[in-house]
Amino acid sequence: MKELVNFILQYGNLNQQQIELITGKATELEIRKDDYFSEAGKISTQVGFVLDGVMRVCYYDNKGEEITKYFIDENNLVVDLESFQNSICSSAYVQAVTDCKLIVFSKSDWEELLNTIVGWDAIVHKIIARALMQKIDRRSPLVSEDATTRYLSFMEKYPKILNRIPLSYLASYLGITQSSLSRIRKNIR
Amino acid sequence: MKELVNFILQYGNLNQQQIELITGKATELEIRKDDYFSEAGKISTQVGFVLDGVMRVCYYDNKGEEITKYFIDENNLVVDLESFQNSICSSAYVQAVTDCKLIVFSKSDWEELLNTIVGWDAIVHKIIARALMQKIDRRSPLVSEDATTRYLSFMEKYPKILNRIPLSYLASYLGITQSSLSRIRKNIR
DNA sequence: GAAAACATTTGTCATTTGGCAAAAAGCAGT
DNA sequence: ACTGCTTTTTGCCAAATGACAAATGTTTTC
Repeated sequence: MKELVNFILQYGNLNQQQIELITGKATELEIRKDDYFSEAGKISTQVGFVLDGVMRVCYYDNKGEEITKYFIDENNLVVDLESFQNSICSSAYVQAVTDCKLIVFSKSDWEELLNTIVGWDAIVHKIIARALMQKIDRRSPLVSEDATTRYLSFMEKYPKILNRIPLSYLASYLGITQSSLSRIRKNIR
Repeated sequence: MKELVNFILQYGNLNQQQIELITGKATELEIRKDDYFSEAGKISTQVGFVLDGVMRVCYYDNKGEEITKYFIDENNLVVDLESFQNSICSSAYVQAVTDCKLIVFSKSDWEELLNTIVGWDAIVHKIIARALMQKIDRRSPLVSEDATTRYLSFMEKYPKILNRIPLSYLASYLGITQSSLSRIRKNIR
């Protein structure tokens, strides 16, 4: 739980009582490799915080190809914003890539905290805005890079994730086939 | 100015007095084709709202290639968030692709409004979160599409922009060379 | 309305990446 | 250690895209 508190306090100050209100609503949740945190077609009702493990957000394009949109590792929030905020069906799956340990908040608890704790909404907005900007910064450069550069950049920026995810997921994240990725890895050594 | 008010009211309610406070701080600004709204290496000090015209955000990658990260057209906010919020140097240029008419707010006025108008911050947060999600939704799919699909999707989703931007900018947005794009266009007809 | 500047198209060829299938390697359960 | 299952690597060839240069088309300026 310490990790969550540290994470939150990076974005703003809260007193001890407020922190206890928040941690009081938090539940631990374990998800096993390959299981889903939330699914396409369902309404997302939880906010999660990754204590341990790697997750991914993925969907299927109109050719049925599975696309990995992002990876989420330790000390990050995991939530399908669009679905959670607007109570609409999600269009993506959030899946555990490895066994994961999360802290989760139900939607009702989350909203209660927003109404109870002064300044909590400002913190949440900051967290969300930063997370969204980070997603753009990670994903956007891939568009203009060739396959080898994509892989090298990924290696450089996310060395902690690299060896914990299957090749097929990484390929679907980088937008290349897994055989291409395999060849690229061979050539780099 | 009506456009701005309508835009804002999509995200929350404000009374007449509050709206007047906001519009009272607004200034009209015209930017001519190819001129910059904000520049890399400088600190962004304005929030803009596009009344007329198309703008783009672009930067140069480590090979010196110019990359167009997004296009922004009518009835959208234009601001380099990272730079504006944190008063740090921007890493991107915001440029007018056509002659543009904007409404702008200075940073000090913008902050004063945030401190004065109850509920304005919530509206702003919503606007920003939505804009960021939109940017991801637009840019991310390009990673896994081939060049022809990228162009077709663009045509379909942004027909209003298509004929107002030079081919080279579109190519640099789609992550393909302009000769490839030219050939793709030929083959589609 | 010519000249110059810029934007787009086209040609040629090299390189990259994809598609598909088979082989090899890695892993889990017994 | 063997079996079955999944993941990754490899081979082969086709298709897509890039690089570069030249040609054509379009716009701007004087």
